[in-house]
Amino acid sequence: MRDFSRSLPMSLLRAREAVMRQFRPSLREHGLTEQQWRILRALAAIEAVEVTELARTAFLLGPSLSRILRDLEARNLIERRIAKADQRRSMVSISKEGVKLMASVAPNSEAIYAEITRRFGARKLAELQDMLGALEQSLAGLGTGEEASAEE
Amino acid sequence: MRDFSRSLPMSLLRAREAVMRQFRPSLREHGLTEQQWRILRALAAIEAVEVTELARTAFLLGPSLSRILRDLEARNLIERRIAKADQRRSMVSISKEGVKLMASVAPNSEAIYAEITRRFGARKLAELQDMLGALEQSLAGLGTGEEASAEE
DNA sequence: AAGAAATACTTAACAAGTTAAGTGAATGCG
DNA sequence: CGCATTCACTTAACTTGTTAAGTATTTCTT
Repeated sequence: MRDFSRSLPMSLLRAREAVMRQFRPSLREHGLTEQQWRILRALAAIEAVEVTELARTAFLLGPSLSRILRDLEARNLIERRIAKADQRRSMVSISKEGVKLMASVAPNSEAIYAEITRRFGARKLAELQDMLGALEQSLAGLGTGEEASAEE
Repeated sequence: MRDFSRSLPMSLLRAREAVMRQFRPSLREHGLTEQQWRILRALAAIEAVEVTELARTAFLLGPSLSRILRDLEARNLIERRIAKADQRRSMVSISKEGVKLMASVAPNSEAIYAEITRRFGARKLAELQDMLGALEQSLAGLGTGEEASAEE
């Protein structure tokens, strides 16, 4: 069996950890986890979203998102209101306080991202992202019962 | 602020999830989590290791590893004995039962890896892994107080 | 040799990942 | 209309990630 430390999952895990390690301390100083930060960023770009759609953009599973939204709401960083047309749906948006918090974190965060880009190289970074996207694409639909080889 | 869904951390996260999603169901059938599987694989390649060294190879933090080893030991998949030279250290090894379990999981796991490789392309895969390794390297030591620009 | 510092873990506490089950509201369809 | 089904989300239960604190053992220092 192939040396597992050289397997694709491990390479991806280590690379991501190397990146995230740069951001976590700064986020932590502001009392935010990586996931909470993802949610705020996703919300900042938009007026209001449904929870399911937010889960998709922030790449979180429903149960995780449920918990985090509960906490962010308790901290007054986000707001929720039930959609009038469909009582099942709730629309989430970032609060004024949330925007303020983002503003206080963003500069540092941007600086770190810039430094990573500088170290690795902007061109290589773009190339890497392309490959990661291609990998995702090539695996889309695998294991969902539609991975037929060619004959269907 | 850049569209966060196109940020490097998100790209890495999505790519890794796309890969891991292929493996999880098979592991689950055998009652193993991704992390437990990593540990077994790390142990299979070696006689016995210290916990700290195992944490390094399986890329797990100490506390996670402590818990998982406790559980794997209770399931008789690994064995532990205290190093005679240094009572603080304990040597971990895979048990006979652990080897058996690995043997029952490995074929499926290999097949999945092969399919991923086939879909994405072996050459591209190798290229991607190189880039991931380079990214890791370029970030090594950043944020540890030794990231001086050039003057030291 | 004795106390201080470092080392190798383990425990604790809280946040998040993962799967399954639950709840209430809308839809489909007879 | 009535009722099963689907949908949007939440809860639950268990495992892991993350940081801090704790414990025992060894090494360093003098």
